[in-house]
Amino acid sequence: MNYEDVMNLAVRRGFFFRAVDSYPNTPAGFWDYGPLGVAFKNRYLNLWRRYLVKRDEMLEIDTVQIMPKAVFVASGHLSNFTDPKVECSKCHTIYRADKVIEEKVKHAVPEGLKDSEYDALLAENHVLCSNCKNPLSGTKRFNMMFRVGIGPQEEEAYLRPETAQGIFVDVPLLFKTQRIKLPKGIAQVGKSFRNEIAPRQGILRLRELNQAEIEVLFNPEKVDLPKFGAALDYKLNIAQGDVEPTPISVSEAVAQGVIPHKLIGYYLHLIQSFYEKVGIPSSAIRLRKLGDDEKAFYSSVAFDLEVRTSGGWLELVACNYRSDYDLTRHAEVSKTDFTVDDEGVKVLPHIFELSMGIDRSLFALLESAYRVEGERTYLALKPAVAPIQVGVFPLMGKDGLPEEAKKVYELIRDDFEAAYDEGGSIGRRYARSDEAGIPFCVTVDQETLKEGTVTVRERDTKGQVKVKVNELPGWLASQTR
RNA sequence: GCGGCCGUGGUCUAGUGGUUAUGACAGGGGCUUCCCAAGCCUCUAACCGCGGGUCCGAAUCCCGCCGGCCGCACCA
Repeated sequence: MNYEDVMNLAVRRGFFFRAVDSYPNTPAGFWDYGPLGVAFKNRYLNLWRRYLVKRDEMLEIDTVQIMPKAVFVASGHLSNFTDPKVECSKCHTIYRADKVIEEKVKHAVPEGLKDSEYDALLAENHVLCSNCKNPLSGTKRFNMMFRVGIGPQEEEAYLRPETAQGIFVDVPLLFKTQRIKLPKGIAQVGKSFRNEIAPRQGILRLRELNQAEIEVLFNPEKVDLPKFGAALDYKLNIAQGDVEPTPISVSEAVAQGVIPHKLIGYYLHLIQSFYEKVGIPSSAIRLRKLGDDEKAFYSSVAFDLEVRTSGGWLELVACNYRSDYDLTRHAEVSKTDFTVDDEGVKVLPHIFELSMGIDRSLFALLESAYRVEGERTYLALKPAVAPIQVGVFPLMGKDGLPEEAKKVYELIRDDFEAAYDEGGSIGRRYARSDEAGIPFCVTVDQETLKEGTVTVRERDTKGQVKVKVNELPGWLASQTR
């Protein structure tokens, strides 16, 4: 089992499609969700809302995707989101300007210089391509953000590279209108855009991606609140570096300084337990603590929630302690007051973020659920995230069974994700539903007509139980929660 | 972005210069059967990634582009 097997099934059944496939020469890094994929994403996000947003009484908002240049000047994305690059004139190898100079002069070169300063250093030190010894081009920048022009003047603006900035810039109005008490999570689901140089691995590396982000705003003086006590005994699968995780309780992790304080422990526990809830085995989850050299520029403490896949550990959630970096910068650049009231004291909130990649998470769930047993292929998705929860089949296409099955279908389709199917043999329909990950199939047979019972077939065990038609909605509700 | 390999219906695949381009699976319709992909009939579906070139003739040879995989680089 590997990436290709899973994607093959996902494309065949309509989870994902390559975007704009009908046109030739469509660039890589863009994928569409098919009908089953949309249902899957919706079910997954509903669980995210239930388990994180509602449970922790967060507020969900939905902000714009295009924002003016100034926002990204403040956020640091315009300067930090780019690397200075030079290219060999002959073999076209690309180097980072600072790194290639460092190699030649044997001492550290700052990352934040201007292009002209790098050019001067390159010339002074006669830096050549280390591959073919030919001259290098002048320093150029590649910005990972998509630039757009607003209005007839094409005023400089960008598609957001993360949904977080939309939350940050809304902080003053949120606090004026929502009677917010710290700490408070602000959540958002939406698209982000990153102009990757060479996206590979399909759905795992996208130029247009789906994120579900949570920005927890808190008073840095109050990180020891009673509500965080609920997680103290929870075992976090922490990995200090690229190693197997070692479970450690939140209280121990704080005591040992692995995590800065209880608040962060509490939210790491929420996100880890969310993935356990949606069906990733705990043994396949780790919270990898990032070293200083691999953290984002805005992050002071960072953990990546990663899941073990056939292609190695896959990063699904970036958990960053962004401190007051973002709000300080937005306050400076916008000249707006970003301090908020916390029990009578003015504070500039600190931020801990849980930035989830939705597309990757859905892939990880599919791969984790992918099973092959002989001829049979099925997705052992948990009923709570399965895109279709129940299939309804007449055993045969005669004797009034289709009519009766449609009645059963209509009885449940408003409250459940249900699909009706009368094509082919019953076995074939079971096989089809297995590939779509449908956990329960309801079959209407002669006994339905006589005794008012249906046969419910369970996907993973292939076991069958009889359920009375009038009790079916309640039975399904209890099984698919 | 660099180097190597590759690109035929939704999926897998036959076909390496010559008539309407294989086959299977999947899918649609019909008959029949019915509790785990049965059988029969039938239909749909690829102008062979896109563009250009060589040739009387190109899926097949050449060039460019796009895409995929692997390695390097990149991954805020």
